[in-house]
Amino acid sequence: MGIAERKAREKEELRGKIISAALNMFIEEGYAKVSIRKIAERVEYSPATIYLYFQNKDELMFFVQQEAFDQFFEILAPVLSLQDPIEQLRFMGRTYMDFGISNPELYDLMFMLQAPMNVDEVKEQGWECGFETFHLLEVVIQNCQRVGYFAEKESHIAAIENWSMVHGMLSLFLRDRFDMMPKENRKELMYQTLESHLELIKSLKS
Amino acid sequence: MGIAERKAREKEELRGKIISAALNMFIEEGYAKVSIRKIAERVEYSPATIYLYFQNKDELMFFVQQEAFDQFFEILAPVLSLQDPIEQLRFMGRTYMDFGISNPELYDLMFMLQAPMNVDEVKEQGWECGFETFHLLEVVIQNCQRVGYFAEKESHIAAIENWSMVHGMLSLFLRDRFDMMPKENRKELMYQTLESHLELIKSLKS
Amino acid sequence: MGIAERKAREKEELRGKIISAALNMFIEEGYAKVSIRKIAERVEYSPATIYLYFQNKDELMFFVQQEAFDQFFEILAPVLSLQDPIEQLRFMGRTYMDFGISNPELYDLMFMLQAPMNVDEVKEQGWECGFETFHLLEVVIQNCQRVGYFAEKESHIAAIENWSMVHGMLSLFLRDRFDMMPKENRKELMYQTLESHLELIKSLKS
Amino acid sequence: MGIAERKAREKEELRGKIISAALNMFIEEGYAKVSIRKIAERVEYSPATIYLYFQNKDELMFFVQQEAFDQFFEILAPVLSLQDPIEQLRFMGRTYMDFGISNPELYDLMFMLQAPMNVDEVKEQGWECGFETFHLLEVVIQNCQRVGYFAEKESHIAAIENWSMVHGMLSLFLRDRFDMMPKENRKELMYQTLESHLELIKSLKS
DNA sequence: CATGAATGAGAGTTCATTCAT
DNA sequence: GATGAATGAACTCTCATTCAT
Repeated sequence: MGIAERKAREKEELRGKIISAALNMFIEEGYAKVSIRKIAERVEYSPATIYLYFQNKDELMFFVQQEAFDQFFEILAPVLSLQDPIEQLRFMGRTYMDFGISNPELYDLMFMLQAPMNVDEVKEQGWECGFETFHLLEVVIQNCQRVGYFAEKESHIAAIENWSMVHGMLSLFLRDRFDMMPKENRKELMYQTLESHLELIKSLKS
Repeated sequence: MGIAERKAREKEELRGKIISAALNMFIEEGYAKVSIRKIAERVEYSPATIYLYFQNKDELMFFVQQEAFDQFFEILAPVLSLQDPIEQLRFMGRTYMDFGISNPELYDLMFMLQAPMNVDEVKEQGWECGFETFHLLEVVIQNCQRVGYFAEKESHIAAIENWSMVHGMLSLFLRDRFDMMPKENRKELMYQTLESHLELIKSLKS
Repeated sequence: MGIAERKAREKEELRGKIISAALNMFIEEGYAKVSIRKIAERVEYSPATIYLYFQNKDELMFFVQQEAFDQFFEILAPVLSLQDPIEQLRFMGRTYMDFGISNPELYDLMFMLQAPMNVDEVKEQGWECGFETFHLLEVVIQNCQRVGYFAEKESHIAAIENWSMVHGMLSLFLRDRFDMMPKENRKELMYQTLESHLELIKSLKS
Repeated sequence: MGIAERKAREKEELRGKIISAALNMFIEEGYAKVSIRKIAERVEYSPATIYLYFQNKDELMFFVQQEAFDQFFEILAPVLSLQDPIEQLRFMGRTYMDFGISNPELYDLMFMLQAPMNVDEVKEQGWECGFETFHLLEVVIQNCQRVGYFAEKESHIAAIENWSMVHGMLSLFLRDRFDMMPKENRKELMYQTLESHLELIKSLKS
């Protein structure tokens, strides 16, 4: 027993190491620089070993994303401890934006990269990455509704609306689609826009 | 004379063919699968020939994008012939969304792909792709303001807000980040969200 | 007549331009960067035009070398105006060395690059590049002999000996084969060696 | 154990095969004609395999050169078993010359080719190729000095002088810069010049 | 005389993946 | 369980040269 357990634990450990190595490489160098070979080098195992833990690159990618989403959720989770629902909404938006701006490559991986659909896990269970986060947003919105905002709008519609707006800004920014604005203003403008959107919401208390 | 003209025309034709071949390959197979070799094969010329028309892959990319933006602008331009500013806004949103949904790879190329910044054209004139479209949106918003919408919000802030929201939805959708919702509802939901957003705007006439 | 002459003159002019463009490109950027295409660009003609003036790259190269040798000879020619034969010898050595050190890429072209043997001119008349210079050295040596140096050694043997030594140093230097010596001393050492060799010669007056 | 050893041996063998294949290709066809692809073909492996043994072409080049230098040193090493220092000097000169004449492409690779400076080994340890040989020459010269030759000339100056002269002749010869002399006499002349140089040295016993 | 257009051949390099051991 | 060794298939790009016009 003990032996089998230890082995299982060790196996799980290496698996975790691979995932986190890949994650860090994304953060540091971006997608283009991450190859199976280089991940293997980083964890000091052979490329072939990676394939003992993951069927192929896509599957590894899938778990790397999951890990990233888990970490991301940790960052957002404190939101519920805030009292004012509008403050919760603001926290969500700002934190999300901060995260994307500070970790562009990671944000890319999580929200902009082609999803790995050819992975067994995805085929079987669907691609639930980020679901938790989305759900959290929905809860916040429902909290807002409880104190009179968003009128009778369905909460998932409002969630899509808000998430899309923030993600839209971030992804346009990260892909240099805001080049028509002076470089030094862009981030500032994004925060202004976010704030302006919150004002809009606040102005419509029922 | 006639000869020179014909030659120039032929040259321009091939150039156009290359761009359109690349464009189609993007549409059909996505950026990752498009290589100079394959484009050359498609137009039945040697790879080296491509380099007679474009300095390198990035420059080709740049013109392919421009072509795509031009086509896109054609589709949106009629907006100004609509009477009601709110209808103009709705037209913009819907048409934009339709385009992205119907031409996912092309939308990808235009708004989601890493922009090719190492191109002479870009270095000299900046990366103005999509600027026209953005400007058009701003005009529409100013029209709305003239009849009492958007209050005193600055038009470029409102433009960013609206563009970001629609682009955000599209890019999350195209990258399968809406998997938490039933597949058959997603598009429908996006249009609902768009409509809901318009309602919000409409409800705030001053 | 006049017309034919003008045309011939113009033709010769372009020919010269090509050669001198190529020569300058060698000086500025070295062999590796010189291609027919780039020479053509420099003279603002098409690559095909080059082939109207030269059978192929080798032939062009051949004439570029000749041009370089001619210029080089101009630099060395004043030697004969010096009185003291030993001073003549010293002038030859120093000037040669200076030239190689100041124009490494050009020296390379003249004395180190594979000779273009597949050229009609060479096949017919032999490869006489540098012959003049060699002959000049022989004359200087004969002058030295007239005042008692080099004993009864045959002049062409002495010429080979001296030329080889100086060229040997230069080419080893230019190809980084003196890396066993501190970088800052190398040139100094070469001049010392040259001087030491002259001393040897001087010490053997008969 | 045996297995690991055998594998290591096999790996080393292939490494050696690659180097020696490259070496032979240099000898037979010269540097310009040698490509990774062709080396791979020769050893009947895929091009990618070469990169398992060498980081890039320069590194392969570096080891090929080392191999050549090692072989060369073996040929020269017996020099010290000769009694007469002057005979040692003659042996060095002749053997060096013989080597260059019999293995022109190899000599080229060792002493005339642009050194690959962008190699880790070189960056760390410097480019010591041929250092041993140079040192051997210095020893021989010091031996000569012990019996009265070269006067008080510094040994490394004398070494440069002698090496340069012989290398100079060889490289001018190999690059066809001795075309002003009848082809059939050239080698003979070089040996004569070498001999003449030795006579000069011998004539100056102190 | 000059060229625009085109190309075949080839370069170095990287990658995800496999499989016998 | 782990790996060393290997590879096929790509990739972008450059070159000397040719030929119809």
